[in-house]
Amino acid sequence: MKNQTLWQGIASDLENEIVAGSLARGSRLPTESMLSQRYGVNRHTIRKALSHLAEKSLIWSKRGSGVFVMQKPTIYSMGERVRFSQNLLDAGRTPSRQKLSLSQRLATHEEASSLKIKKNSKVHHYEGISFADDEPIALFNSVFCSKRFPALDKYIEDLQSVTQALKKCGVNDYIRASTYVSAVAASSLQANHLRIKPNDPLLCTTSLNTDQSGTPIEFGRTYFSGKHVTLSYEA
Amino acid sequence: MKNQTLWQGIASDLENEIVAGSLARGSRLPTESMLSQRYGVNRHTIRKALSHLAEKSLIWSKRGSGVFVMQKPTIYSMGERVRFSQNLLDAGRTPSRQKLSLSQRLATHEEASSLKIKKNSKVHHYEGISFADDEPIALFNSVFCSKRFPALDKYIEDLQSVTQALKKCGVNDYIRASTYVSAVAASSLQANHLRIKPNDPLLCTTSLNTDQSGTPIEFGRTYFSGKHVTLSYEA
DNA sequence: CACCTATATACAACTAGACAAATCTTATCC
DNA sequence: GGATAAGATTTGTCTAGTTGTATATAGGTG
Repeated sequence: MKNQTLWQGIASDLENEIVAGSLARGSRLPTESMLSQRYGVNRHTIRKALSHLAEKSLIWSKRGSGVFVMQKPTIYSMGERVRFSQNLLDAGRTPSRQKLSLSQRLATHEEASSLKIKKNSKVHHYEGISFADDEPIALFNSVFCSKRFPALDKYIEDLQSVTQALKKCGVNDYIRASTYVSAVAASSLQANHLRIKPNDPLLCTTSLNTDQSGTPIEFGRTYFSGKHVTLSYEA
Repeated sequence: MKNQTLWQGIASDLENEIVAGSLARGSRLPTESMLSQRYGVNRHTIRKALSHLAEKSLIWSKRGSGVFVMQKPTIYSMGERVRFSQNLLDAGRTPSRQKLSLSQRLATHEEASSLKIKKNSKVHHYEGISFADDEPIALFNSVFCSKRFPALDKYIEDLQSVTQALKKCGVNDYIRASTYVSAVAASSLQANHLRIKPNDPLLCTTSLNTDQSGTPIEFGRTYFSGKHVTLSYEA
């Protein structure tokens, strides 16, 4: 381990502090200025070390705010019944969701044909962020037929859970009928929400949930942060 | 469309919602606080995006009240017969007027010579705001010879329409004899009435209406908000 | 030469917090 | 019911601090 450059030494030093727990998960690092003083180097040298740790997904940074220690990656199970909260509880993580918007609008062509409703029908559009241990792991978009579930938005607002809200509407169970997975690059807005960088890879799942009779209920698109999530399709 | 900054992404996102109709014309946007939560950014970043949309005249804001989606610009037709209400109805908008003042005073030199009446004659002075769909689009000033139309002020007060009031005075038709158009900067008072900012551009029209024999009837000056109105001179 | 390391400086983009000014809401009183 | 006053909301403005990006310079190495 000799002959390493300055930034390599700093990076491994910080990495040790993280894995040892001296820098706790989710906590904020000292500012780049402070670190450059502590190590007696230029700020760019610190940044080189930090960018190396960011490559390894050990930290993430937010402009204007600071640099933070990242949580461990999550494994997300995709099966016949996909339930966000239960999934994360099973993985030993604490689930939570943040609503970004909840409104009614006209269905797009894709949404209408997927839900098998008439074009220009109204749908509930629910958009938000999924968290595991207070770290964002995915952006979700769901649409539901307004005609079939007139008061669904109220229930979602109150219960903060799609599964529970659907139960109030008489849907006791729903089944994942299809899931498409693709990889896309994060936009700057998506990246900001997920605390990653623009153009970082996202897992984009396009899914349709139906009731037991096969009638479409929910059409959704979820963007998982590639750095935080691995999808699992085990039987 | 790559490598755009956060505020640019937010601005285009909101712009899409406006043109798509999800944010209706004239409706209120979520507060800056709510938007900053939805997009996960600081309020200042939201304000930067909003100020960009305001530059493009898509929205306007009022301190203490909120941010609102602007109506589409109004095409105001300038022809031989200029009738405010009919003009707006033809453009598919709902016209209304608000009286600011209605009084008698001595004619200015300019007014007297334009109306071809004696200096120091009395005139009715009618001043107010023109609205399209409850959005102010213009400030108008009109003067009429008091001697020729002794009871015009009563009629205007009752009918809220110059055209109708003149009919009561025996003028069944009047014709736009001349119109001058110039551009001026809004004073703070004008800006407040028109819900724009001081120094925003105004279209100032100075016009003279005559009866069919060519006798001057009304001399007026109207200040159109440049953001809300485009004058049309089509045949 | 080409490339990496490191320093130095400057500016842009974003966050954070505080306060002021205008407006809206609500309770209260008469 | 209407007017008034107090409080909460919302936009406007300001200062300061932090990360991101760009440019320029210099030394060392293959």
